[in-house]
Amino acid sequence: MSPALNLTWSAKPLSAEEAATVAIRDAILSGRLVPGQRLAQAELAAQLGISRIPLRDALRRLDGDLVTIDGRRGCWVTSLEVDEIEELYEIRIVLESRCVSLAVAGLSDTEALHLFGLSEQMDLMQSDAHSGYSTRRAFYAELYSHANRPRMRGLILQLRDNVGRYHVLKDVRHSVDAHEQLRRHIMDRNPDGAAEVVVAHLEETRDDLLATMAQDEHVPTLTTEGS
Amino acid sequence: MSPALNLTWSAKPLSAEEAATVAIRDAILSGRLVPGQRLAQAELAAQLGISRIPLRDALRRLDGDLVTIDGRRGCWVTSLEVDEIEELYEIRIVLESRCVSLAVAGLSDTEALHLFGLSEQMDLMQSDAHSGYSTRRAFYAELYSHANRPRMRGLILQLRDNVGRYHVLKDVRHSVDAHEQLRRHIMDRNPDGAAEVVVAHLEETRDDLLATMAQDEHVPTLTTEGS
DNA sequence: GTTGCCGATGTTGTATACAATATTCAGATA
DNA sequence: TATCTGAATATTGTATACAACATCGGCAAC
Repeated sequence: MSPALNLTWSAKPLSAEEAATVAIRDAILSGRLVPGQRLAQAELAAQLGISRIPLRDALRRLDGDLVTIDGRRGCWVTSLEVDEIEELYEIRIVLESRCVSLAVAGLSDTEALHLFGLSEQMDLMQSDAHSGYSTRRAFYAELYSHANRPRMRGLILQLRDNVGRYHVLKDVRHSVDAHEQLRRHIMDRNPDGAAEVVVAHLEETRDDLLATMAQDEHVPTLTTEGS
Repeated sequence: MSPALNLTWSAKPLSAEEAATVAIRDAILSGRLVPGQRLAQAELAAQLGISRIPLRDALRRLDGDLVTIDGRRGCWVTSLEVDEIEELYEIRIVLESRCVSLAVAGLSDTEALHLFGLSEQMDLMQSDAHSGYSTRRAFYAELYSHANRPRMRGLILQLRDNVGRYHVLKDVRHSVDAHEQLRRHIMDRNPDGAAEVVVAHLEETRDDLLATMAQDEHVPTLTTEGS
């Protein structure tokens, strides 16, 4: 299975572009760069200690996804409207219900047990918003990898990241319940049940997010004094 | 509905990067750049009459889709394996069945008639492989735009382009039949019927393509003389 | 007060030059 | 003959410098 020598380069030299890509992506996903925020090339390049060329390469790579580039007008962290979020969830529901179904159907005993453990461990450890998100992300990435649909999995994770940065860690209760049910369906090798749980969970998460956004919509905006 | 003044800029100045992006994309989709072909930066830049910087930007933008970049090893026109093509069709089936259903359900009378005319016109005019492809692509782009799901539509068109460049214009008969049925479901506002037709058509097209690829697999490869 | 014009400033787009790495091929060695 | 080594070559990655464009401010005219 594995090659005789399976070294994992502890620190393979990343190019400046790759380093910038992961740095920017991580900054956006962790909320340090917020939606709508301007991304000035000179400033970002200076912060990362690189020149503008590899920074531009990184931005182009993130364009259309986490970053929006508008010609010579500059680029910003992509900001999603309510409609777009609803649509992204719709796509996720279609893709993830299929993917989880395929994954659960093909699990071996040891794989199912491994996922069960991962899921329990995930719910037991309480953590901050960011690490909690990445833990859950890792679980679904592992689960979906068993569907043997690499492109679908990549799309799903991309959509998940796109919409996940809008959450504020409020859906813990739902998640724990959903994961409890999902674990059962995993051990029972019940593809349809797992798909139903995932769809329901996504719909709940979506509605939570939309409700939160509707509230924040009514927060008074900052205005200049005296107006 | 439409804005009062709807100017379309006859010739807005494209940046070198944008020009390169459309040029490369078109070359790949038209088959002038074949899957697996190396894309040397200096050579391509010279052909396009631009420097390597905007060319690199264009390649980064196409990376992961029509182009595959592998660090310092260079970049090539993305080559798809049989497994990947099957998966891409599976994703298309899931997304397009939903999208066509939504689109057909929401059509007004004039919109339905317009699409009907477009579809008939498309089947009547016989043309070469490339323009035939782009004509059909335009029809589906128009049809799916009525689903009001811009991201889903974009994904679908992207997947379609990705897999479409492997076809060799052999599915004309299937297409004409499928379009005939699709037209009827459009006029009848039958979302489920339209979805069924699209799924069946995609499956047929996929099987055709896979059969063609299986044949070409057995074509003797070019070898050096005397071997 | 509002609108339009125009220069100052800042930011992005692009070209050139150079550094770092991958590939290739000749030659040596088993 | 096959394999390995290493220098020559070619290609990509990155920094700097400059050009082109967008934005923002003041100023004038209505």
